[in-house]
Amino acid sequence: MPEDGIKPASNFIRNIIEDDLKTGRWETHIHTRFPPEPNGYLHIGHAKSICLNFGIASDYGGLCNLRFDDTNPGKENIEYVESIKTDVRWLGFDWEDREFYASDYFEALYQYAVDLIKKEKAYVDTLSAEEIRKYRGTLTAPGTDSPYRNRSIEENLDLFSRMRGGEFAEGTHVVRAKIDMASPNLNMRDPVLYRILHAHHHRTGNKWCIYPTYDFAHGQCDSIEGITHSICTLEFEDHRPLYDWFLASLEIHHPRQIEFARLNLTHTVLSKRKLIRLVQEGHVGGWDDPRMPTIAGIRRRGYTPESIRTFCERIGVARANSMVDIALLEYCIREELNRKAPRVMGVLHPLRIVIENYPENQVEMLQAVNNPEDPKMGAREVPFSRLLYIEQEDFMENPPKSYYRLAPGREVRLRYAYFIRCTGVVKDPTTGEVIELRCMYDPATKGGDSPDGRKVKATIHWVSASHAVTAEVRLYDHLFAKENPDEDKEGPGFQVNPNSLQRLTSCKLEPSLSGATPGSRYQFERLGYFYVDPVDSDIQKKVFNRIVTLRDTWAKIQKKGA
RNA sequence: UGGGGCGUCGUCAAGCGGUAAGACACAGGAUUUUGGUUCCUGUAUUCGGAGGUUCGAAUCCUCCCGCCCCAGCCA
Repeated sequence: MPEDGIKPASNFIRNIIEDDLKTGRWETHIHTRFPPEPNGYLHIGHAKSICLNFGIASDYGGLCNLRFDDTNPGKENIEYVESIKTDVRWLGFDWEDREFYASDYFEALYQYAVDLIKKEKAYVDTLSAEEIRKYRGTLTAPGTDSPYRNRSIEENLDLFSRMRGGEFAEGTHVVRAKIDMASPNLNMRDPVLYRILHAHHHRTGNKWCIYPTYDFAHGQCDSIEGITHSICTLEFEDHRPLYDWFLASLEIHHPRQIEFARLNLTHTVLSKRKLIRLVQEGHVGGWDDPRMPTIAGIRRRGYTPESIRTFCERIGVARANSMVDIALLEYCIREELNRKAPRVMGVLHPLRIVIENYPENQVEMLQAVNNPEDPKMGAREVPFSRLLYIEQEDFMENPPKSYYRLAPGREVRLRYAYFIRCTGVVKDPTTGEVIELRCMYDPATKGGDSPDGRKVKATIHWVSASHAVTAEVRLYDHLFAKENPDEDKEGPGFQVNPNSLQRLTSCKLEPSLSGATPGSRYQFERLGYFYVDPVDSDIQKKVFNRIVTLRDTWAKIQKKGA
């Protein structure tokens, strides 16, 4: 369990556990589990659950298992189990040798069902799926008993064993619990325990053609593993009476189930169904598209595990449905990278400038601090010459008063270099677009200090043209422009933010970046934090993903003016 | 409509009968060779509403209102 220096906040689950500890409710250590179904990639909502379950186990001297809920072979596969293991590990958690699968317990689960049949608490039903639905009743009307509800124990046992033996087609029989068809809780109206599925299972192969439902498997799996606290999301609260019923009828270890609200995040979607659609319909590049809220996407974007853990700590855990502002996630990564990321200069939208009074073939190496937050990170040299690139945004021909940067006749500082004054503007004769600036530098201001105490309003970044490394930079923004895309009526397609990805292929970076290794992170001064994409970068061409921008006060001022 | 939950600042969220933590966001200001960082300062006389109990209520009781979940042989 990693140490992030953030003390866990009080929450109702921790309160319950501390209470249990005080009253000695359990004879053993605290035991939790993270129980994903391997039918898709994990997302930031799962990270909340992972941090919760592993975090609690570690903080209270307990253990946390990883258990795959693989009871529906049609939707599950190995790719997903591998990706889940990768993601949990990447987040910094270790399940040691406690990697389990519901399918490990198929035999035990089968015996549990036999046990219930013998106790006359379960029966084989031969109604069709549609008939079962009809017999179930509605929210307000009670259901009706199946005509097969009172089969004898012997007949039930025989049928169940023949179901297992493969004698029947899918859908012809199910095993149901015999509870109460008139219960106001629909989960108690004789729920299905086993169904026939002639499907290949990714772990048990063709050994089984009947599979337990989630409801019948989950609680018993927790019980078998000696779980003390089964932490799950709110929608399972209605199922708890059913799980209690199973555990009591079977007379086996009874974990305490606690439900909490799942995470919702602004400007994205977090339902597996929608995520899988984004991937399959090609709205994004894949599960690891850096815009995706999946762990794989977040990792590819350049977020760190620590920042995700910190985020999960800060959002808290409660029972109220809520929508967390994605700005908090962004804050968490900025906070970490401000401390850790080396600073470099890179120009995304280059504008050529010529320093007219700088000698034609001269090159100076200037000292630049690697991280003002951490002197131990040292300094580096950046080359300066007559021909430079600056950011197009850092020049305005007719600037408003609030604009501090370069303009005709104005003076600014080039970071770590010199003061320069803009003396001329070269435009494309046909389009009128500014294509080059003519400037004069003040040799007395070398390094950026002015001996005469002269002040300058802005410091801008730059890159020496002849020394620059050309790279591709991918600017990412929120996947959805809308704060809550779920509010959109289920239309024909997704309204993915058209500006969620911007690819810039001729960015000019300072030469030290030629040695940047894939997977490393930098702050491009004044622009944001960037990650060397480990998938698309190679020795010749580097690809940088923008993780997040810096806080941008100027953008705010501009927005207000507009 | 039957059942189960939930409602504390713009967003999360602590609070568990003794007089509203914290974080993000937002707004000012200071410092700054990143309009970054950091640092101050401000921001719920009030806890969905109305009654009641109490010396005292966000916390207990009653009623009302709003939102979420459940009618898969999905999880």
